[in-house]
Amino acid sequence: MGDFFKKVHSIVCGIPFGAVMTYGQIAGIAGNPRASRAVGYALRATPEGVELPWHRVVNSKGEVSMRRSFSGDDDRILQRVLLESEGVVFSESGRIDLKKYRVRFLEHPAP
DNA sequence: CAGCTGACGCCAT
DNA sequence: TATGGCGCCAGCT
Repeated sequence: MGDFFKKVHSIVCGIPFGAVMTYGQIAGIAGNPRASRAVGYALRATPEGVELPWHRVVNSKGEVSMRRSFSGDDDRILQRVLLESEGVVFSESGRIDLKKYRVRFLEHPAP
């Protein structure tokens, strides 16, 4: 487990209840803005014993992750259910309003 | 060391 | 708005 993965886990662990972050956003905070794919890989590599709000990570379009593996739709539905249980509302096309739910840490550049 | 893979992002159409 | 194609980078064989 590399340092990048640990950073990703640490960041995801800090996402507050009812909020979300995007893969690219997490990658940037972890130090590599273009390593968004590695963020997804880091989440997939999370040990089962570790508690991590993985469901609060969505892509740049506000959709839940694809996950075309054999698990298939189950995990996607689970992610949506978990988010809805935190008050996140999905549109009819299965997307959420990032303007409303995405957390901002180092944004709002100083004027 | 050289590929290969993947829970992604961005741009063009 | 929806697809498709290409780029990207960390970890693993």
